[in-house]
Amino acid sequence: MVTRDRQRRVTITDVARHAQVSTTAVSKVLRNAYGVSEAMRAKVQAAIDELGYRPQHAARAMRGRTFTIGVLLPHIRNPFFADIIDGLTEEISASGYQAIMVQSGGRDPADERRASDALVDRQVDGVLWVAPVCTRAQLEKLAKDTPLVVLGRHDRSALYDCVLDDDEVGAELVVEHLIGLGHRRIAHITQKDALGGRTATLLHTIRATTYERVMTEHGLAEHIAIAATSYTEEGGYEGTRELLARVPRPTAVFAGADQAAFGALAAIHEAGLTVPGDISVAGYDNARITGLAHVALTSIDQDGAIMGKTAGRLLLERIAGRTAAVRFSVTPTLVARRSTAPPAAR
Amino acid sequence: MVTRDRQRRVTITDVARHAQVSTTAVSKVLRNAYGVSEAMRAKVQAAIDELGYRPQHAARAMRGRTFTIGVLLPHIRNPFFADIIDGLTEEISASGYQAIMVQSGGRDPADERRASDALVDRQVDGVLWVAPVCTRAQLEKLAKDTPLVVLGRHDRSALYDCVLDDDEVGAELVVEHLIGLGHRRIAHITQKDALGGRTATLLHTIRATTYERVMTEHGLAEHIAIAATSYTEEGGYEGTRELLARVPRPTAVFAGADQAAFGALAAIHEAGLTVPGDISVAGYDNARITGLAHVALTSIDQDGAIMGKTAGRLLLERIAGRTAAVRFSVTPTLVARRSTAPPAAR
DNA sequence: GCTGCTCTGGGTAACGTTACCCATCGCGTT
DNA sequence: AACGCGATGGGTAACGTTACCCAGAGCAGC
Repeated sequence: MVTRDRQRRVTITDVARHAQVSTTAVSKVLRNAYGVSEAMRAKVQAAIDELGYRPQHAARAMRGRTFTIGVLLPHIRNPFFADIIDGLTEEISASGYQAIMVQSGGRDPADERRASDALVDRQVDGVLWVAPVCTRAQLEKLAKDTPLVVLGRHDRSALYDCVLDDDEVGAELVVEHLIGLGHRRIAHITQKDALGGRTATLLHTIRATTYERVMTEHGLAEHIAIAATSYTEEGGYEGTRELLARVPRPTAVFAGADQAAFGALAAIHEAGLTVPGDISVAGYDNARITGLAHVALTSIDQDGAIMGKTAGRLLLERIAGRTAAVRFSVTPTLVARRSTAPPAAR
Repeated sequence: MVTRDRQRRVTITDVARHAQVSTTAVSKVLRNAYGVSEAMRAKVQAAIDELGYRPQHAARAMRGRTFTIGVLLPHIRNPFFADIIDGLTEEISASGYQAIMVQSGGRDPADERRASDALVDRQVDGVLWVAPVCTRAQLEKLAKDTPLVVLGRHDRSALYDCVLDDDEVGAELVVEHLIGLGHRRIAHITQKDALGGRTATLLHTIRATTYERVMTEHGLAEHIAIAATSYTEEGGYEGTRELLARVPRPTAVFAGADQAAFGALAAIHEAGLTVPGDISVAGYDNARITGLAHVALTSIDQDGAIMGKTAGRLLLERIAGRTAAVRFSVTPTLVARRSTAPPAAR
């Protein structure tokens, strides 16, 4: 454990000495606190610039604030999260807050726990948790200590804010679209719940139950076919293989996420079938890549940037003191592309 | 600025009181320091478990270490970075270190600067910087204060380690592949340098100059055509539009990154042309999506997981005291898919 | 029985910042 | 002339942790 001789950082004391004022005065200038004259501000600011002083967040943290927002992402592979982060960054950039991201794993609550602990240990001022799979109780436990905004769950908690797209509308759009094209044997790929039973407020659960509801409403209850794997390429691949093995096989697959839809495309191709000739495929999230001519995947567009931006605003509000819980919902739209078409006449 | 009444965290003092020992003793147990008996260790550990104590990183930071590794990513949209992060996480997970990610923007050195400052201000113990575009001097300035590993540059610095794939080999593979198919008018999409001139050690520069070299070696110097935009979908799109406007237009496009290749595919399709019928397209990175049957993009595979894993190991070594600089290079391979084919006979 | 060693445990002063308090000054009001 | 008040600046004690030092116990060797 060698201590490298980092050159000592410039501290508030150095600035104070250089400007010939007290550290208190410098601190006040830094924090825009009450009780500093214009002359004082200018003098201190000059010293700060001259010495290239930057506050040390660790020391600030010990006094309560870190100007840091922690973002928990299941994993960064999902391009939809990039939109969320872009929106968040845009919203908070002016406020002096910095977002730091940590991967939570996305499946195992134990991994999630470790990731969320890591943020709490680092005293972030607020947490944006994207698509948590843990229990609501655990979220509320966290929310008691730290301002919390949850993205992608339909909880109604008094302790944290929720930002979500209306997954019921989205899933309904997809299933209605496929039924409208003439499909009857429509299958669905969802994510297996990490905890025991289904958690009704998780987005994949809502997409799945909506699928079941709409199918039933159209008298297609007997054709309900669900593969519970995960919202990843691997999950979509495995799930589709499973669905293709059923007899008769489905004529359309509604994957709960684009990533899973990509896996579905791979599995269908591998089975020697074509899209949409033999099977129609639809996803969810409208990742940019879905718009590519070669891919042309029908999907559900939810405005990730707006969701991220809103999450940022809600977080700043909570940090500033708001305690009443807020829910923000965006309404998704269907983007029909070439991956869905009427089923082959038979 | 309301102070929410977070319940006070359990501190080392609480643990000490509960175990009826000194805080020093607790600290020693926490750090596995020398001078604690087995009995003491057991007693303290019991108190820790009983109270659910977790060290506060901010306070530790003030004494020097945060057990945090900062990762600077241009942006999280690029799926190749996900492989890197997976590798890194795997490597450091056992060590008690936590990786936190920050977006650096990827184009503007000023944005990069802000992001890297954010990490330094938070006293991370080490930094993994993926594909920085700033000057080498700036990297060395950072390296003087913090253990640094740079991924995706070919620098030979004495102050930081470099992890890279052999971009010269990779670019050569692509260009030779296209020439081997019979192409002569092969164009290239690269990233515009943020700073004034070309920085020879940046990966996009190496890919571009290798392209020029191989073209020249095959007597195709007159057909060299470069669009300098960026390694993003937008960049690929714009660059390809520009290239398609040239007369005669190229029969093949080598995009310096898969993301840019996706943009190229979109632009080509929009122009009413087909791939590979009218134009062949090749990318770089072998993002998973390129393997999709519908996409089938020829690309260069570099093992991101190994790169991330190695970067993690090098960082831990540096934190432990190594000062000699290391370079680690992986050799990429070509994955030929249907997006490249012989040019149309004419 | 004294010296000198190792082993174990604790006391204490930082680390850099800020919240809370108090002191001073100038000015207007009584 | 005495008083009160707002505006401005500074002193100081924390925040939780660890590095450095010292003290005492136990023990071996003379």
